[in-house]
Amino acid sequence: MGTTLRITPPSDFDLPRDVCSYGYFLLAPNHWDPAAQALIRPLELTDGASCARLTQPRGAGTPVRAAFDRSLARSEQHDAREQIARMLRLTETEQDLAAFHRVDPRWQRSGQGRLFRSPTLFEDIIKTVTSCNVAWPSTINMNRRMCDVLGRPTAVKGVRAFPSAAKLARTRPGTLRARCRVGYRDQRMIDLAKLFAPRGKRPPELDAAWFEDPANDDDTVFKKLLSLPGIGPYAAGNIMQLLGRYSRLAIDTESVRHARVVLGYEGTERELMKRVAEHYEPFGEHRFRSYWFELWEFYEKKRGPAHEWDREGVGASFTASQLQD
DNA sequence: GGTAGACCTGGACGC
DNA sequence: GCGTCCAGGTCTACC
Repeated sequence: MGTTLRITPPSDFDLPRDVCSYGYFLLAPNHWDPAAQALIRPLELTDGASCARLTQPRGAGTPVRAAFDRSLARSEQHDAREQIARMLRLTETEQDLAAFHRVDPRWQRSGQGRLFRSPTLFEDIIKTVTSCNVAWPSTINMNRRMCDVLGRPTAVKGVRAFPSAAKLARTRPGTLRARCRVGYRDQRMIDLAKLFAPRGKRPPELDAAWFEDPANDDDTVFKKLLSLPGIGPYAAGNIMQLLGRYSRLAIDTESVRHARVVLGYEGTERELMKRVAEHYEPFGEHRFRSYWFELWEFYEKKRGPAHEWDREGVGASFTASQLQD
């Protein structure tokens, strides 16, 4: 009999809406079950990986149920709660969301505002690297293969956790390239892992808490991210939002498509990128969220509500060329 | 500071 | 089935 945790979220939290709010919910080891409206997700804990099944049986605003595949020690329960809270952005309160909705009331009615993320900053960074310079189906493949090849197993057959920084730091570039198909990203990912992995008895060179600490301003954090291997302006902008810092955009070819198709702008790629930046300027500290929920609304108009997408079907079908019109 | 080309993978396309 | 082309950000060398 496994442990079941009861987690009290903010009163406006809606599991299907708030999990299926950002593309990472489609990346392994996350598995969204559209029929059951449940998130199946293995977590790395002290005594090994354990697979959690997250549901909100009584609907929005009510407690989240996290059922694990094994019994968890008390310290593991604490750790699991923290990882789940990070994924689901449970620390973003009703007041935080209200502040966003005051700036951009378009999302007040739906209540959108939280963006799904990973249990750790390290996983968010690696996932961002797997999304650079590649089409979405390849990002899906890289994450699936990394979990299959390097992730710790759980009691659930075939379900493995996301590889830890320590494990990735010990992996050979050739293994990553040949078995996980990450291409030229191999060494950069290992270098990133070494920065986040403990060094013997010493702590990691990079402290994840430093990036999340509000005492450090956005410019300082952004510059630090840009100094990391494999992280350029797009990746740094994306990691900023994953840190809960929404003042910057993550401009890529999707932004250019959005400018042409949805905003109706014309011009060269450079001109469009400039206009996109100007367009979201009025949203200030919340500009990424305004940008993102516009994109997400477009995707849902094309493919139906995100909480009905499955990873292998709709979720795997996104490419820029398919979304041109 | 700006720009060109290399870096890999996988899908699309033509034969 | 095979070969070729292309899309997708980051990095490095060069101007």
